[in-house]
Amino acid sequence: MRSETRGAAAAGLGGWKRDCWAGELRAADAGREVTLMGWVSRRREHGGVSFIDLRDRSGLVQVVLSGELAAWGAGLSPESVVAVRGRVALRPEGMANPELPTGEVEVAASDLRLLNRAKTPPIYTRDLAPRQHGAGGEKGSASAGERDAEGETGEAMRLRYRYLDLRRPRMQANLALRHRMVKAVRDYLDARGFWEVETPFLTRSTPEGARDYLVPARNAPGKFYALPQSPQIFKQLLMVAGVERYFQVVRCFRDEDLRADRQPEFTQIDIEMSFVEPADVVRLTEGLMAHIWREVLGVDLQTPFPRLDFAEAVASYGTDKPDLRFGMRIADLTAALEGCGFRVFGEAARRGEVVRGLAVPGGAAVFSRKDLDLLTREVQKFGAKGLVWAAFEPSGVRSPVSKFLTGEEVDTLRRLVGAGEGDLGLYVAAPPDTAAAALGHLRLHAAERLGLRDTAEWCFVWVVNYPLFEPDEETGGLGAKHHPFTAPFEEDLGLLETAPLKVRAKAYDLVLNGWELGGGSVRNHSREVQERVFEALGLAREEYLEKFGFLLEALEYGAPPHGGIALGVDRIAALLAGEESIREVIAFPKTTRAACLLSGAPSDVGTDQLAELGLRTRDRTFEPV
RNA sequence: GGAGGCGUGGUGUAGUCUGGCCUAACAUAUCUGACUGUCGAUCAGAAGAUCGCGGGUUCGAAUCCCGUCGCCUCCGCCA
Repeated sequence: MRSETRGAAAAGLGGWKRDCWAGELRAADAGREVTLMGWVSRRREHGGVSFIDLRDRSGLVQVVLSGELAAWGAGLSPESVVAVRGRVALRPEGMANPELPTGEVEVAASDLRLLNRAKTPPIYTRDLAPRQHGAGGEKGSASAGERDAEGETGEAMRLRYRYLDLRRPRMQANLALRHRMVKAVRDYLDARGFWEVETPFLTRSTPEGARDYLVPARNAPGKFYALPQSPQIFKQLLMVAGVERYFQVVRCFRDEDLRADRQPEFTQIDIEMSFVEPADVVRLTEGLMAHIWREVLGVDLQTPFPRLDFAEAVASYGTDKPDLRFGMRIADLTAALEGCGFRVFGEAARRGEVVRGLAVPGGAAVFSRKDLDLLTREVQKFGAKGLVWAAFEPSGVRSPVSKFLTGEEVDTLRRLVGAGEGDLGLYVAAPPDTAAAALGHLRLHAAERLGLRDTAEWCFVWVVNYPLFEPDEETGGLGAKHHPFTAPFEEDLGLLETAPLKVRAKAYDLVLNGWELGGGSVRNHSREVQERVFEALGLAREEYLEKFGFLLEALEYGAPPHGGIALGVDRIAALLAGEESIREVIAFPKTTRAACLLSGAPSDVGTDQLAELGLRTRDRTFEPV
């Protein structure tokens, strides 16, 4: 029996039914008659016989076309969609391919149906090894046996043809991993009595926080919905509603500038529980992480995770999301060097600055003068004026500032950062925040350079004891460090009006290998305390009543003590997958300018559409592409 | 809002610093032909690029200058 579709560019299934996955065939399947459907991954013609690697989601298997089918199959373009009927057979003696899970077998085709001929793909649909720079021939250096690996297609091109990019095994693996991860989350929380409840996407804009994405309201011209930056208020209302244990895998929207770990729309695991203290949420989250790592990677995590005070994190690591896979702690040398001959250091305290430094193990030999100049430019990005380095070598110290310092002071430089022979000391004198940021960054930079950041270690840490408020440089007043619904420590309540910056928050951030995975807090369940927090933030009474009146009102109708956490799905997935950008674990991500290269969003809309919404554009800065 | 990197056949790169040996090189993909055991097939051949776009300097620009667009990284921002 032969299909009638030979020669046509596309056909329907014609009653054929797929009955197994290409990538799952093994020697034990030999003799089976199978019907496979998938894509032509690769084709090898040998005149009388042709091979095609038939790929579906599960992997690929070699299909042998001989006789009449061989000639016809030779014309199948890569990425064309085909259905194959045939018999699974053990490969002839010596022909097995040990590199392939299906390498012991092949499918001898008896019939083939072209379901859709594919144009030549504009990008590669297979994984490529990074290419050695420079084509081999030019310098004549590549040996004959070496092949040049191709470079990976540029990301812009991959995003433009994302549906082809996602066919690559690496991307399919990422999608599968993310699915398994989210599944593990739902299983874990379901087993502990959590209900997944949906909350509105069309909601109201609230002040503070990030810029909102706005949606014009047709029925109320001139008014707007906002897309949620998080379901924060609604999940608190669910606690008032007696849901007690809520979670949601939910999209959030923030109109801010993007980074490798930030997209304008991102997904959170949003959790809220009633009748809990921080320790309860922390314990639940640790269990959740352990469950994810076990289910997805088969790795057993050590719980509980270590805790680190916010102040200690910033002082020792220069950030509130420290990468603890390596040491290189930051030390303070301000007092020890006060009055020393190098004035930048000696007079730092008088200027209200601090002198801090760290030791890079083995760095004396690794970092050249050029590297050190580069590091100097790095710290300058954070506002530090310069960088002082000292290479502690067997023959003595080598440093541009050693001539200003006594031997004892040089020894202080070495001793306080904990540098040994062969280590490199790096020092910055600057205001405390600047010094922390600069050295924190330097620490990561140096670790990257030494290869300390790509180890497959999972260093979770809770950062706790945050202040409730931080100075807001724009307004000169206070801003919420976490968010304005976070509860203060009870024993600090009296400080709300007198010394607000000293008030500690019942908040906690979860950090993994330098990535902030998420954060949460116990919330204010008393209207009185919540209003005092708003007041401390400098919000006018009319304003917070207008924006948050409905929440305050809800707190008066029997709101239980409650708290929760929000965890970044994209970041967790990226870390699990070993990817450096969350774009690699998002099916259709946006560029750093928040554009979708595949669909062309954002785009123009018609004037009639605008008129219906009561909108008029002021001027046309952007022309349609 | 700011800083830096990148943009060259379909794709990935070299060439740009130091303008003319560039009539733009290499790899891969594509097309044609050969081949019954390949699996990154191989062999032979072919086609394919006004060097992101717009100006300018110059006898001459991929290369220098100005502007602009796009992608990436970072600072600010992201409660």
